[in-house]
Amino acid sequence: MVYDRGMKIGELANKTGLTTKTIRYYEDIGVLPEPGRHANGYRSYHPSVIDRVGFIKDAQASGLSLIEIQVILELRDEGESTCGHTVRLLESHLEDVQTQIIDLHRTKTLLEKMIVKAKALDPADCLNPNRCQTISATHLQMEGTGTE
Amino acid sequence: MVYDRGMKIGELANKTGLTTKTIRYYEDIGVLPEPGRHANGYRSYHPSVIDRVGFIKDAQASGLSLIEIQVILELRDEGESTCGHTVRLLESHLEDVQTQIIDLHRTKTLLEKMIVKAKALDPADCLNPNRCQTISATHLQMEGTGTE
DNA sequence: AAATACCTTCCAGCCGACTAGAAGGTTTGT
DNA sequence: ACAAACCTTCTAGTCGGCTGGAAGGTATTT
Repeated sequence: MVYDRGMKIGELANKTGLTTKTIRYYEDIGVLPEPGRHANGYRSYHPSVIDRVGFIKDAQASGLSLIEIQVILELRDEGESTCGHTVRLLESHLEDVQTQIIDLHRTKTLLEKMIVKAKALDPADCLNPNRCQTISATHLQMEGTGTE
Repeated sequence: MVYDRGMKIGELANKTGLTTKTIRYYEDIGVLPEPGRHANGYRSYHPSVIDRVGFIKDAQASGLSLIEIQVILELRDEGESTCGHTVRLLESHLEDVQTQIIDLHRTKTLLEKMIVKAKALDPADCLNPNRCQTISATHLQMEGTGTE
């Protein structure tokens, strides 16, 4: 059963660039399966786990959360016809990404406007709190004291 | 000193769309100044705070963190020439946003490829774990068992 | 006088992805 | 023989931006 050729956690950490802490954490939340154990209780990893970690990293880099990744991997581990689920998950995530891109573009535009506006100000005005409109995107005059 | 015409917190909440909890939280972290108090100890807000909240919301919508906003407002409250600093902050944040947009486009492309790939697969193959390549972005074959 | 709708403070928890440290067991090297 | 470098489990903390609840004070209405 326990074939002692399996990597120990430190070795896996070295090969994947994760820390041992992170590996155990991934195991806790289920994105990495519970590994076998050596006779002494140490975790024993099959080389294929390296690929699995690679997948996790790729998926993470694509913006999937560990929870989403966990769902995909779980389904896959069950040998289910994962593709349908996965495609749906991916598509839903793609939508999120598209929304995020749009939002970021809005943000970018806003920032650019703010910067242009700020730069156009006479520096002297900056010392006058009643005139500093640097950031005021729309209606803000940055006036006054807050409270009395 | 305490002029009782000031808004109470609930009124400010109504006018700004923040909750009273959030307003107190903003006070705690310093993006809103400590307000005056009514005779009974209730917070008493000057109307200008509404604008300040508006500024905070705009800045937040631009992706600035409350900490960054706090820095700007603090400087401004001190009568500093905030504009230069603010512009620098905004520009640095703009760079971040641009990077994020690029990253997200990469992600989007990756996701689209993954989806296309997944859809192109013969559904039957999905039942074969050794063939299900749905998600494998680059090098992943999604093969095998994890560990023994 | 009581109900209600405010207000006050403080403490606790949520999300996600870790990271740190304590307290111990094991293995390797000299 | 003993230190160092590994491994184990467990608990708890970090960041940011809130949100919730408890336990109490106050103001208004009935």
